Amino acid sequence: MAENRITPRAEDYAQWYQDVIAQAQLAEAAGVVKGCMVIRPHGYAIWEAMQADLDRRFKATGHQNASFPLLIPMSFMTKEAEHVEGFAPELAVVTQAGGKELEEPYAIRPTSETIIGHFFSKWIDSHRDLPLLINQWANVMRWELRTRLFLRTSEFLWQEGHTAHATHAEAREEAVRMHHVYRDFCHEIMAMPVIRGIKTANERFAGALETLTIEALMQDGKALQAGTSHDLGQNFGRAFDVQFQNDAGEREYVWQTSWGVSTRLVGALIMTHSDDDGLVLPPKLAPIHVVIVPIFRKDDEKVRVLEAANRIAAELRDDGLNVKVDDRVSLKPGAKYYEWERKGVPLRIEIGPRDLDSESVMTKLRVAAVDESGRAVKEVRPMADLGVSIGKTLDEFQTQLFDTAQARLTAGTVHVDTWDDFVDVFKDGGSRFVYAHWDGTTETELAIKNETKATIRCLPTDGDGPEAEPGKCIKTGADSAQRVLFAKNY
RNA sequence: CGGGGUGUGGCUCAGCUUGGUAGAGCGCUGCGUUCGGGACGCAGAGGUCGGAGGUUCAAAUCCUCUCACCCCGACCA
Repeated sequence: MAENRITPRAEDYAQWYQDVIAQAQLAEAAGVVKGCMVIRPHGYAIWEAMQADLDRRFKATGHQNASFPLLIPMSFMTKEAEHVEGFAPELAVVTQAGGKELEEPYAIRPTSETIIGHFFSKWIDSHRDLPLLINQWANVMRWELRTRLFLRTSEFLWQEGHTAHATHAEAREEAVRMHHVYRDFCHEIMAMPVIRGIKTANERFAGALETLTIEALMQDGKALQAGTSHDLGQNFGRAFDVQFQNDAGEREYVWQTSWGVSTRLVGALIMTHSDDDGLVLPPKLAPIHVVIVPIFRKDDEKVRVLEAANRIAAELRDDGLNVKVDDRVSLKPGAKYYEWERKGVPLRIEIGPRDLDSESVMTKLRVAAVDESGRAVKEVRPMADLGVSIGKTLDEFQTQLFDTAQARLTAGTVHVDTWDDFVDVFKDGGSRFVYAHWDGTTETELAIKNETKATIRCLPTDGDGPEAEPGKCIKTGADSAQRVLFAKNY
């Protein structure tokens, strides 16, 4: 039984995170390839659910998918000065192929701005070619010194949107649009509240004019950057000579954006909802919505119960639910309950001989209240219109998860006005979302990070932060127009 | 990449100090009995002791190197 143990969060949060992933069979360290992970079927199915919804949103906003090479000529990487500076330490480089030394090494893509810039310059001649709205689903590689499953691995899966526009205003509009798409996805599908904002110069994407971010609060008080959208200005347009003729007949560099979310979102999902019993999944991302555990003793009961279980499963599937009937005979029902709860299945149906007689089933939600004797509360439901009642329950569960996460975000967010209080929040490994004044300089930002490990996650936008309110920098006492969001981060 | 820790059947670990036939629990396979919150009996299968060198008559155990993972830090989605 020891091998099923999930370390409680309060005991060791990092170990809890790993235990949840292992017990739910989401992923494991590849081991044979440093810093890389194997995403197991259950984990990949969650990513696929994310992909499916995001892809719909990208298409709905006019984007088309395409695919660019995994390998990027080293000379491309060096064309944009800030970009190369930012990514050089993380590059994995191919120097040999076909048994021979390559004339020019290839970088394994850490991101595709450069190679896509190259092709944009070939494809774009006129303002009539714009906007060009491309998305790529891909794997990328950034050599990491310290890795954590889903949150930071050397190879990860993501999507990267790359767009080119005729004006800066249009490009900005695009960056903001996708920033909002990410936020909506996190709220509506992941049931994970996020704070929208702008990155400081220090935290900005290498080569961008401005980086928009969504920041989520994890259960240990740390922030997780869940997605970014960049206004690239004309930086890559200049570097890759992406020019077009505007309607006045003048040649001009395009204005570009890029934006991405990655398999890191799976890590965010885990750390937002899961508990000491294992993974908790919002119904909109759950590979299995409902597991049916049949209960029987004698053979004749088994036949009757399984027949009913399969019939109910078919009905629920007709109602659009993903249903698993766990008809294994080698495990007792209780063992199955624990297993599927560890894996995050939102709702369980128990059906036995007694239920057949009463034309009902027993259901248990993944996160349920407990009664006075410490037992999880279960509900009796009539078999009739079960799909409707379960659908309603799952919708409520989705909302409940968001509300719980939102309440945790609210409770985990504080306003701080003195340096002593600020230091206090982050001492002994602690962290929360802290809104505090900052004088706007990188020096101060770095000094604060150096002393407390807390960084500026963003300058909140879209009304996600507190009302604008002048004040004095927490560190230097200099004037500040607005509070910014501080936290330790993943 | 610096500091620390850990690598022994699928999992959790004992054995290492003091070298001498590789162990336990869980899981797995088969049969039987069980089954409304982690079943039990009987019979079995399964291990290059992370890897490579070295010392020795003999290495899981001692020495050197190396790889991977975990924690803390620096760097980053």
